[in-house]
Amino acid sequence: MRLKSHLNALFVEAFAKAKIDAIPISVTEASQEKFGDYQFNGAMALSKQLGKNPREIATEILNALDTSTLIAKTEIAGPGFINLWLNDAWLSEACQNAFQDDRLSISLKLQSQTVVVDYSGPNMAKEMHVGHLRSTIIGDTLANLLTFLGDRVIRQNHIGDWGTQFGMLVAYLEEQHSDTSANLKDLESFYKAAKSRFDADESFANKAREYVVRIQSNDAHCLVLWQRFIDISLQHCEDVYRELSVKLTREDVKAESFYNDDLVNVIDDLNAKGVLTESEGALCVFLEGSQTPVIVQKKDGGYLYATTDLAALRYRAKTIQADRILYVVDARQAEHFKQVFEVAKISDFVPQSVRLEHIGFGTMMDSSGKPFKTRDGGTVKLIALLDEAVRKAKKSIKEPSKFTSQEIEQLAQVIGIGAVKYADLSINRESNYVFDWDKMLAFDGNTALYMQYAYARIQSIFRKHNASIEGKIVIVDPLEHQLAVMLLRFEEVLIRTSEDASPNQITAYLYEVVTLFMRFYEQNPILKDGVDDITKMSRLQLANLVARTIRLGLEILGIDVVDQL
RNA sequence: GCGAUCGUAGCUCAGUUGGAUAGAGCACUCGCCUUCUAAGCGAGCGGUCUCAGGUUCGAAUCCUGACGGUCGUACCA
Repeated sequence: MRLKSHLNALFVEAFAKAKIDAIPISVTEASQEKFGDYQFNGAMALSKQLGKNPREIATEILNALDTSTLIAKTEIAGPGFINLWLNDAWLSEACQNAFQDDRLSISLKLQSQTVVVDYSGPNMAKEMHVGHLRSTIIGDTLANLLTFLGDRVIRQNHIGDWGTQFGMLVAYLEEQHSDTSANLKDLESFYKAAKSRFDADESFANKAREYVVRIQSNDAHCLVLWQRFIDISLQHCEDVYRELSVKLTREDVKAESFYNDDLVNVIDDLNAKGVLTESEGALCVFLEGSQTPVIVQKKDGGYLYATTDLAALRYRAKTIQADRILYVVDARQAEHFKQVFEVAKISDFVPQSVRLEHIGFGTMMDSSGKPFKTRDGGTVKLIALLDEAVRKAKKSIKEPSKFTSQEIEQLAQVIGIGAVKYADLSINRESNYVFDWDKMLAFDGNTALYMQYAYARIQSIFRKHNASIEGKIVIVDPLEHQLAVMLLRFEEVLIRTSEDASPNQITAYLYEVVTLFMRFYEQNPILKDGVDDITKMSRLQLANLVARTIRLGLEILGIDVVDQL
């Protein structure tokens, strides 16, 4: 349901009828309860243009405004605000329709786009660490959201499987004669061991360097070793994805090495376009207004990540035929993407019409405001962090005696992982974010557990009711009214989130829905004695809508719910 | 140096086309469970929206400058 669009359409109509020659600015949600459900603030802005005072204009608009459908009451307030109250009968019917619809009346986009979402992108030489968390879960959320809204979504996991360190790793792997997967179980230690071997032994270092060259020249022996290494490393990532309920699979992997053969073409084509300049031995693209060039080929002939990104951009635009490409990557790379996108456009690698967006995000900090590290200054392994979350969640379960040990494991998983993901997704994407176990697992305020608790509470109502739901939704109570309006806003929140790529709009919305429901529920009994059948059935349906809204919202965020907590 | 970005309650943060008295959670004070899950609800306390100008009928929001933090800045990704 798109409430705002409906209201805006009425204002466009009213403007035409009142012969006001202007495009009305959009209505907004009312800033306060006493100002109604929505407000139109455009009369003030038109004052100068029309040479009339704003209240006069507001009166003219209201005289022409159709209030026979969803608007129940209007008022002109203050300097010229138009406050709007929605019609209960209309809301009842809209909620009724949502109740009967699997998609809660959220329509599919009329014009579906092909959207590439590039996220996660772990380096195969190392284990996934906390630095990968945000990209992975924000990207997954955006992919889920766009899919739900009807876009054709292509997930792309641009894993780092190429570079000089692989010579060293493969050489070291070859030296280890025992079972390779066992050796690679702890990638971090494996990397360190290889590195210290590299630093200590000159002949090993030479071999490592030689292997880099051999891998790059498609030497069969080295490629087999390399491939085995990548496979095992990728399995680590898949373990993390499974733990995180992130939907990335091997199908989505399009590694850096995938573009290797195309890099020489990238250079040729940039050259043919006349954008290349040689500077200090390197091949560069100098962009207007930027001092530092985009280097696409080093003086030693090697390629850089800008080169690979250009190849990937072209592949996504031309082969995948993307209309929109999202890069969910640390905000610190803003400049890089700005430049690469520009190069891609001026070189016709990507048509002008394709939207290229860097979805940047802030750094994860510890409580002292420094980048998140272990006590000894190392990076925190993602799998360790998730295990810790589940362990803490298990300890926090209030009445463990209610559940079997197996159920507890599952509960802890849902709560713990949900807490980590929600804490991250509920923060404004672009700001740095302080990682705080106590806060995310305290389960107060705007947290995953609060949502999961609300959901479970509603499920408990249905268990108790244990019968079919019939009848209609009837909205009479003021809180019911507010709740109905809130529920019907969901589609617009999702659309906005998909445009801005900012998942915290979903969490903020869900939090509003849930707090409102909690208030409603405290004051308006559902199953208690003395509630007549019509009211009971209506409230059961509203409760059901709330529950399904929570479930769908969390599902988009990649967070599970449970029926009982 | 240049550039990006941020600065909102004691703490962590919302506040996205500029709107009426700037909102949550935590913490602190107080009230509400023989009654649908109290992991809840209600009330109170708490603000020079870093500062100074400007644009506007109206600015936390837009512009300029200052101060402070974070980050980036030629062959790593």
